[in-house]
Amino acid sequence: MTDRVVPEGRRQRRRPTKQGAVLSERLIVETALNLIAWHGAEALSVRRLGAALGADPSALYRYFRNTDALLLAVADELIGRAQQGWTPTGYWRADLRTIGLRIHASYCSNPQAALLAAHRTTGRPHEIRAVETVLGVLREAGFPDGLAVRIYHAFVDQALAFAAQDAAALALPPAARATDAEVWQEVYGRLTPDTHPHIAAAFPLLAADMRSSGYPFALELMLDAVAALKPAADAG
Amino acid sequence: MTDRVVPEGRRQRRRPTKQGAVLSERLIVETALNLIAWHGAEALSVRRLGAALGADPSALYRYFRNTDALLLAVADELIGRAQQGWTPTGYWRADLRTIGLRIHASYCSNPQAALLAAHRTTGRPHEIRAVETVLGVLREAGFPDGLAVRIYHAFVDQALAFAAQDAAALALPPAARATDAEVWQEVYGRLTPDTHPHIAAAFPLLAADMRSSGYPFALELMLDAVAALKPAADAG
DNA sequence: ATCCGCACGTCAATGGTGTTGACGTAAGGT
DNA sequence: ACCTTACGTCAACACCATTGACGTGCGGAT
Repeated sequence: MTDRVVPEGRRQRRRPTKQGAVLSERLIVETALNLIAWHGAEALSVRRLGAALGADPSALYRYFRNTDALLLAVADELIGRAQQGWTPTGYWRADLRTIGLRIHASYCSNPQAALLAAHRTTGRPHEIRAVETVLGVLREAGFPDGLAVRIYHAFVDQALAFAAQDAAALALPPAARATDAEVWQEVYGRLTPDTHPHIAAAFPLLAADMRSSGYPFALELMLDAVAALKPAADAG
Repeated sequence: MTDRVVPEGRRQRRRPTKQGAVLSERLIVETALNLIAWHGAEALSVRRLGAALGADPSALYRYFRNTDALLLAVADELIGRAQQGWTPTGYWRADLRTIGLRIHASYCSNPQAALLAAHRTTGRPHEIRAVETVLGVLREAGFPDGLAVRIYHAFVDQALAFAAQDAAALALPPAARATDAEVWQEVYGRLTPDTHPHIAAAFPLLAADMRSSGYPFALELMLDAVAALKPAADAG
């Protein structure tokens, strides 16, 4: 149970692996992201990552204490990517929409890591920056502090909750994902009007709508409600 | 790969296990919920569940095709508990609020299981009943089908997503939960106005608000927006 | 220029996981 | 009372994360 991890700063004596690769924390995180992108979330195992790196699987434990630490490092990379190259425009509604959709998209692009990250308060720089940005958008739009805080809370939690929800669906093993999709056709499609009148009546629309995420519409509803709460003046 | 599962209805020839237990789908689901509540989500493995039941692990495959099917059954049980002893009142807004809060409460009351279940479509009886109920509330309130479907989707996903989010927080080991709570005081409380003006200004309100779930307010915002979309007549 | 300590890549083993084919017992229908 | 077969059990397979032991060869020190 001795800790075989050496902090990235103090690292020395790098030695190529049998297959010639030179390992580093950065290379491992990027290889993990590529592995997931290319072979799907379920392909990320220590053994496969080792193989992809051209190293013995156990070499990873020189860089990360366990797979959890590795996934957190991957997740941290994701949070950064969500905010990369964007600044507020000054239009609160457009800004909130963009932030919400960016968080959602970034998490969905790497579901496995997102699942670990979405439920935690990290207190790390990227998270702090996001909090400051959202609060700033609301306060500068003229919402009084008490209201801004409640809206902030609802908005951020909703973005993270939906991101986790949709990421979880993407992270399922392919078999389970296929099952969930088929359930709508096979089970809900067969219900008859006399026992389930509403489902039967709405089924075609329902089956179509459930194929995509409910977040964009839920976000728009929230923005509608927030606009209605905005204190007079420039209803902007 | 032959299917060893016999549908619950046609089941016969029940035989006690070596240790005297008489298995049933219902007993297995309840044992699984107890196992999770008592030993945590990571304790749910086929082997341990078999042991808890006093049966050979492989006996489970006579009742569920695989662990995924078992999880779906557990999820459906939670949905069922959320609806127990409730029927719509005819006031769409009050009904939607009650359903949302009930789902949220049911999942939070069993956080470990909720985490495994909240992301799945079960296609099982309790879920079907919930879908029919929510759709019925919307359609009978006068929402046209297309709109009712989109609102249904946003509403249900929001409830499940927040339920999972808040269940995840409750499911953390006590030490980690305390740490996450302290982050707000320790990290966000120390930010200065010159680098983070908005967080600094709103901090007391923020720290207080973040202690409880953002769901009730988010739900109210969604209901506000839905009310505004309601086609004329009796504004709900 | 040489030496030496130890960092780090490798190997092998441990104990976990889900899942399945084969088997025999005993329960139900006849 | 028989016969069929449901279903509980056993054993095995292939995978997983993790860790103790080991020795190679790099880097710093001399």
